[in-house]
Amino acid sequence: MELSEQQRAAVEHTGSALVVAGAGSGKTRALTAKIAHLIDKGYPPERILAITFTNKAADEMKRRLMALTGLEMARFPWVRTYHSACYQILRRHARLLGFAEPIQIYTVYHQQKLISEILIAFNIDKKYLHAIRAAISNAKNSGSPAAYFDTCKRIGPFRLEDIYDRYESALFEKNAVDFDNILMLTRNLLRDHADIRDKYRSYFSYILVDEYQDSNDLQEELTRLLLGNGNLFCVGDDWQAIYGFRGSNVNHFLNFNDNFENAKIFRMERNFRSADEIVSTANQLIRHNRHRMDKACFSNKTGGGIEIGEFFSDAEEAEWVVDQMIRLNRQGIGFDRMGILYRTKFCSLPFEQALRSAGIPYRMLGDRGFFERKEILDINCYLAAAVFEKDDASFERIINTPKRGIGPKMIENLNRCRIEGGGLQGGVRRAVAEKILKPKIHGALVTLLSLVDDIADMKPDQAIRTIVDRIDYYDHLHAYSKTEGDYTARRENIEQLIFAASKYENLLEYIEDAALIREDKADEASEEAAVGGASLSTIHASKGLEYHVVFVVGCEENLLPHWKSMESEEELQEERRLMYVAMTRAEKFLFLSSAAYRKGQYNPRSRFIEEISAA
DNA sequence: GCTTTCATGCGAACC
DNA sequence: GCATGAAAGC
Repeated sequence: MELSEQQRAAVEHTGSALVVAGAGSGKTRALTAKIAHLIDKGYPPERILAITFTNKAADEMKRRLMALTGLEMARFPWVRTYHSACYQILRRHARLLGFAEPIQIYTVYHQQKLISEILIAFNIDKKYLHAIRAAISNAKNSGSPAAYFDTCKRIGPFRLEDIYDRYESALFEKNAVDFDNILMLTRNLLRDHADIRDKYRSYFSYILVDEYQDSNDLQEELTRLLLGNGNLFCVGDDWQAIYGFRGSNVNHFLNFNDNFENAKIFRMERNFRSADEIVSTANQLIRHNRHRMDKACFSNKTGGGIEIGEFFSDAEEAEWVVDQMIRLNRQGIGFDRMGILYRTKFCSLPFEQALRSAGIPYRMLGDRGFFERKEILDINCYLAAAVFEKDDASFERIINTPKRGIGPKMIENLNRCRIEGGGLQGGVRRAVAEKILKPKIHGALVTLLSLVDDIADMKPDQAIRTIVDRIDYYDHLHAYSKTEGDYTARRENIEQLIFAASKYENLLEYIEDAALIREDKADEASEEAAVGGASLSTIHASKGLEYHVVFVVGCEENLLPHWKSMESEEELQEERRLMYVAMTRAEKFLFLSSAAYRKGQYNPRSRFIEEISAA
């Protein structure tokens, strides 16, 4: 593999290292080369733990490693996200932690259902659901919930700790973990059991972490617990740290040298992606951040261009963007090589409209996750109910999907039939066995239960086909969908799901993976659906991507920087890094634009534009 | 009369 | 996609 001098130095270094990898500097390439190099040196690939930020990145890395080393995919079992790796560890020690096997992973849907129930029990307004869910998540990711609740005691008039305790015990009772618990319980396991910790420490001969700037405190602790005295190789770019709002702590990156004494720091400063005009302008912006590592990013490519547009309204701004797109398209640049980036997703509307009326195809990234779509949730809840009898959230969803005449009141009645420690499904089974229900309801439930029982032993794809067939799901979808196109898309999603599921041997395996994959929002389904179009996305969702032409729109005060992130210098710096990420997505042409009037508000042009034009 | 279903309006930050 | 209230069904 061809490597630059800076890349090679990092790859061939023995011992712990931090690679400060500028935007477009070939970060993944270096990381992959490093692993290949280690294998070359005799490290068994099975014992290399390589942490990626998303599952997609893990797959990509494994693909590259296969090509590079000629080894099979299965030889890299520990190229994973933190969550996926920790779950592998956690499941092996389930009993020690008081869980039965298998543990169920609660995704957002299940989590929200559970918290909703608790809110009802505490008589708390539903409007707090999101804030409470976020607080619980942040508490866990801080590594120390108790300490977190000392600083953030309540949301509205409610004591967070009480809600948290109730939530945790409910999860445990259902033999389930949420996404954050996968990390926190693994941390507890490794922290509290020296024998297990030592086992993993001696097993992993090398630990590599990608996107290290976005690690949170809990992940950092996990890395240390697994590391022991072994070698650590971290890669990232503090200038692109944009997840502080959800607990990422860039200080682990900035203080790497203090934390790992004999570690060496490497810099990869050459940008292979963007033209130098763009790189140096982005540098100019990021210089306004005080809290950052020094790095001299440059590019040997020239001929790029930056243009700044200022408009009265977002509609005029959108019109200008579309004009530029058409102009560049006439020069032979495909629309699929153009991206429109904005701070918040509500900004997308005028651009969607302008693109549509100009007849330019487009796709929206970072849309709702595949696994959070109605039709996918419906099917997955059937599967989950077949495997996890205590999974009330799933059973409650499927009990009346499609409509069987079983509403909230009937569910309440059925809940009263529960047996101690059992779930709603158990209650239904009892009610059916004792024949205490009206014939119509009884019949509907018998049909449902026999379906659930029948699919339990099937292979996942066969199980899905059976569900779709026996509940006439496509009819249900057709009635539910607002347009014919909507119906087709949903139907295709199901077909996509069947295809994905066919790679698994049993239901449990499939369900576990589906739960862990949920984090990837830019999914294959939407990519396949509309290849060839321009991309619209939030800046967050654009991370790691690149476009020949980039439009960063909505460059206004209170939007970028966002009004919720302007109180502290820390937050403001993160907003600036966000702008930096947006700019460095561009290979050749970068357009920055603002509208004085947007969404009923007047705002001045973003300070970030002033910062780069003031030079 | 109780329960479910249907129709309508409103609002959503970043993952 | 959810909360709300009116209409339909058992």
